[in-house]
Amino acid sequence: MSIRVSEAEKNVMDILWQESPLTSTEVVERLQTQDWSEKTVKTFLNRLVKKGVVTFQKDGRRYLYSPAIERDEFLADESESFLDKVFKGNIKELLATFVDNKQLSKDELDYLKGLLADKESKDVK
Amino acid sequence: MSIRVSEAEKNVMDILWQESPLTSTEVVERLQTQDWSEKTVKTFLNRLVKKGVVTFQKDGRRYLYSPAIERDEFLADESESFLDKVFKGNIKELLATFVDNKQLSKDELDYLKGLLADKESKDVK
DNA sequence: GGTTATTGATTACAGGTGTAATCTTTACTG
DNA sequence: CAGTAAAGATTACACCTGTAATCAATAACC
Repeated sequence: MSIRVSEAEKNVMDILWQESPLTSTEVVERLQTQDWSEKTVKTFLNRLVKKGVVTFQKDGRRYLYSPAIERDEFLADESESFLDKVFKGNIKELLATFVDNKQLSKDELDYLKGLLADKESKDVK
Repeated sequence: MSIRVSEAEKNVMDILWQESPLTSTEVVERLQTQDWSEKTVKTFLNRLVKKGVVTFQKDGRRYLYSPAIERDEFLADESESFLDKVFKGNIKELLATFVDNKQLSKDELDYLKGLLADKESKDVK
């Protein structure tokens, strides 16, 4: 039962993961790039609260919003579900698609090799 | 402008990518696992045709359906858009999530290392 | 050739999403 | 203290999606 956060709502989550708590006005400010009306952003905050993935504390007449779920956990969830839905769980194919299709820079390649080396030294299995 | 295929519709595409052309009845048969009514599957075929990702030739009163897009192209598209939407384009973070979070088997690890080695020998850049 | 069974087309309908506008409450301002 | 402005709550509305049922056309059977 993966967490249900829509595309547009994800942008709001990203803001809150960067910094929190924030008032709705502050969230709106940090979302200038998307050109959403302030009303739209407020709708998203509302929906996110209802979905239980954002919380708030009252501060007078306004709310201070914070994420109620961990970014890492969320990414892991989304990744898992993407793998299942698009690649039917075939992680080799997924990795091949990303490694082949994206022009990986030398930096990124090295990083990935680092990940693997790391993994190998830890997993004795 | 990524290709717009919904979750449920993807299952139909997968069938057609495995084998085509197929009649609607054959598609329904191959989707036993999902327990969808035959009507539902037909709706999906219809929508996919309207979306331009499936085509058909008439064969008497019935249609023979085939995919109108390549699976590889589709996967690349979906992957790109997943990377952007969920990881905001940060491929290192994406790879780290998959490599860390999934228990990669020795086989899968080796495969990935192979991919990288391959990549390295080709990309002289 | 008329009836039937099947296939595709059209219609249905609730819940989610993008995108707001309007309503209501309440903290501040004069 | 009355009025206003700002914040959150409620309502709106069209399009997409999941999930079918019904309608219409036509190939096949008797």
